[in-house]
Amino acid sequence: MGARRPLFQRPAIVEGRGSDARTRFFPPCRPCWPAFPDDRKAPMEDPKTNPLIQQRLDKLEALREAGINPFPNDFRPTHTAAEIVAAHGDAGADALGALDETFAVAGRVMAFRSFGKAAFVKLQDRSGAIQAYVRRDAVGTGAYQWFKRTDVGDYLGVVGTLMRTRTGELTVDAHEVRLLTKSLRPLPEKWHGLTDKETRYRQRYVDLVMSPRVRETFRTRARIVQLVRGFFQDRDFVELETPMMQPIPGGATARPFVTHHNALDMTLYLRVAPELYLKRLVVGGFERVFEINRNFRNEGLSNQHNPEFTMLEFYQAYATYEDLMGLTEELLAHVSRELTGSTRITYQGDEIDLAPPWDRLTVREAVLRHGEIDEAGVDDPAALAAYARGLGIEVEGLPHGKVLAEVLETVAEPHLVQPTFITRYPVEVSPLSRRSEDDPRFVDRFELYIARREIANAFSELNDPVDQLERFRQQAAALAAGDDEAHRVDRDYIRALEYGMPPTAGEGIGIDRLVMLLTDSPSIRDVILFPHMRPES
RNA sequence: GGGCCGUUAGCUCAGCUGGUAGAGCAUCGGACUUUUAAUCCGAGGGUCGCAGGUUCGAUCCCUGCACGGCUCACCA
Repeated sequence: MGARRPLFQRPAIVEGRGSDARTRFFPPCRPCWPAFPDDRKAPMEDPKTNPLIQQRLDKLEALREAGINPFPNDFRPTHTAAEIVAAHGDAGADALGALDETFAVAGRVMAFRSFGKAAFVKLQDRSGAIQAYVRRDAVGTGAYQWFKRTDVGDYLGVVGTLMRTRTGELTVDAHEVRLLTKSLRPLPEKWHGLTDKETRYRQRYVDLVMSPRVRETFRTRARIVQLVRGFFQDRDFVELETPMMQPIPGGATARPFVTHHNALDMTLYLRVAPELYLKRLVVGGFERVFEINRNFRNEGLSNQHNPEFTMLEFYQAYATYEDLMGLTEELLAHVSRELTGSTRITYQGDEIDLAPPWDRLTVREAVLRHGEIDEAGVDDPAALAAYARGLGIEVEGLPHGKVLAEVLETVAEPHLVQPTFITRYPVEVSPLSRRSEDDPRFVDRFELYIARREIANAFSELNDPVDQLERFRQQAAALAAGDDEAHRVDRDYIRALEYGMPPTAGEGIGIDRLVMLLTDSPSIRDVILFPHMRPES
């Protein structure tokens, strides 16, 4: 805990260090990537050994022999389930009977209740679900014969009129029913659904079929990204895309993934942040620019960390980190309101209000408020180091500023439930930030905490190329000395700054964590469709 | 890497003090033309994660391993 670093803290890249487990990600990949070993084949069971699948294969064969295509693609639904419910959900039985309209719906069979010469099927489509009633007398004996062999999981197309059942459910009274796709693999049990987390993540398609809540989470995710995009577009920001494969990975403290370009015979890194490229674009005249895309960090996995994750980064010229605090308040309040109609959300039992203004505390103030140390102690390196050691933090060789940042994370982070800006970070932990004019030991930077988690990191950008080169050089020296937080020198980035970058403020917001917050999801794996997993064994 | 928990039918889970395994759903056969986890009758389906050990006998006890979940640490 004490040694944990901010997710979005910037600085450099470290190569080749670490345990054997880690160096596996750094193979000597030339001239081309090694072939995948044979044992990577997916270890799915052989259908022939699963009697349930074999039965369905037999049904498939029987359909083909009867001249029925089990995978046709000529059925065109006229309505979704939700459209029908929206239009006629309130209509009584008489009104439905008087309706002179036929409806074609298609979907996956989620329930099949047969009565011998009639059956109810629940069809699930992208909008929801609707029930159909299929009678032998209505669809014909021939069609009914194979319809009776429908399996849960199959796709059906149904054409019919609307009716209301004895129990009051709006139902399509079929006069035509067609198999649209035969399903060969049985779905999980209908009542409990798919509960095994590993299977849910590995076979997300099944999870999505079975769990409305999961489908809703990812719809919400799409909506959040859309709202964020609209927010910036409305404010004259341009969305651009910068390289994900970079010769010098920079902009964040993280180990990169390594890959290789065969034709150029060169090492490339998957980016850990778009930062240095987006600021090149500011140099080029895109005074307001943003990107929402993937970053890759070669790190451990946890509830809050996936090797690839989605980050929003945006840069605004002629603005400071203080301007971005206001903008961030607006952004999150806007997204929450559009999403839920309110700025109040519940996250894992905590009531959180995103309505501005949010608390603003300096690092020093936060430590004083939540830690057991007084002002004299915070400002005295020896006293603070002793306090940190008492908290279990490894402080050997760390400058005062880094110790302060560690103490902050240990003592204050667990209390930062309501949205809180933490400002005035030490320059030692902020190598790309602009120094504060009133005190060069600190930088013009904030991190936003909500629900005890870092959600955003922002600062007024360092645009003095001489200072930046000097900081890079110090990093390079530290790198040579074995400091795993050291940066590489990115000479092209310096060159860009030498042409002149207007005064600018920039910010990164972790989209996955934002989605977790707004969907009340406890794990990042709940908001990433296909989270990284070990290979199936 | 440490700790805790788990791995039994396609799915969800029981399984007592050690005596070669059960339920519901699903499947197959039969009945049933307004069901809501439909119902009723019948049937099939298991290398109890893997490998050792103890024992006359192990799903059960012991050891190791694999895989997974949670968590702590590391990555940061």
